[in-house]
Amino acid sequence: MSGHKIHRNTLQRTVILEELQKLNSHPTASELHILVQKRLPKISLGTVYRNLEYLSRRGLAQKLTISGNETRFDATVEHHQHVRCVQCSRVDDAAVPPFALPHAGLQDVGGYKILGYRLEFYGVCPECRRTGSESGEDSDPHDNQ
Amino acid sequence: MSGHKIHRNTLQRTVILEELQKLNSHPTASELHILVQKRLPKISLGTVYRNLEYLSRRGLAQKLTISGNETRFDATVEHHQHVRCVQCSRVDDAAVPPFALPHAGLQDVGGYKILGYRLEFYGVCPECRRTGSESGEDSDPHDNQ
DNA sequence: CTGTCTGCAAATGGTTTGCACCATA
DNA sequence: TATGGTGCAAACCATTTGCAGACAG
Repeated sequence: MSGHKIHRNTLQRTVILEELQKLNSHPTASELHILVQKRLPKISLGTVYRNLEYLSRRGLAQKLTISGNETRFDATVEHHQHVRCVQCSRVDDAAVPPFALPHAGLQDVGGYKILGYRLEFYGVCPECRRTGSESGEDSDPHDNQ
Repeated sequence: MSGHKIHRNTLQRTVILEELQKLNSHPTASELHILVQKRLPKISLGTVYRNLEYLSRRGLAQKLTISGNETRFDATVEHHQHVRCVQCSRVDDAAVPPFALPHAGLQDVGGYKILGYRLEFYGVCPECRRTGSESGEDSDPHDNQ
């Protein structure tokens, strides 16, 4: 409990943040890696992961961990919502008017100290609606995601 | 697009669902595997995965895919909310009074056809509040989860 | 019998980590 | 120059999959 670590501004770190800020597409680490490689051809995927981790700890980025397989990242730190396409997995910001959460009951849900919440919508994106390809692999049309 | 598959009721499938229904702890596949093994010692983890997948497709179980690493499963199919402990990752049901989502704007968020939403709370569970162990690895107390 | 399901083990795929070298402060 | 950061590759770990034998219908 003595000294604070010194944090260095490396080129990689800067470029990663810059590229993330340019995007509003909530890239996965590896998508971002590909983008960043255009400016820093030798950068490794590991470095991208380490820096995204670093940036979220610093509050400069946000890990989405939206339902799905890969974690997605977002440079917009303010609290906002997302929509995920159940077919192609893309994630967009949800321009949903902020609505009042019942902060009354919120302070103590089942004994938990509530720190926040995340609201995720899921549905079918414009793209996939057009090329409406149904999965239809089974008799039951449930999705249950 | 001709015939429906025949679905068989195997002992494994039955036991997996039964055990899942007994629980309200949102087990991961491997947690459930361990439980089921007490009744079916030879069952494999792969079978548990395959059946959980099957059961969610049939609407008998629900994949939570709550933020975190592992997918968690729930036999309660009705729409309800969850709280996740940011420290120990356990997941509980959130006994939050249902509140009205702005269904007005909901039908078309950014061109998406909205199928539903998921609301997740995060916080610190009673257990972890007591044994309040702070992470404190950095100067910045952000969590950003 | 037929075709689905299981157990097993190997393969995936996203993410993390150990290590030696590099570069920021 | 000290030490945090990087590149590389191997390690991890949850989940998926191929295959041969088992079993429900």
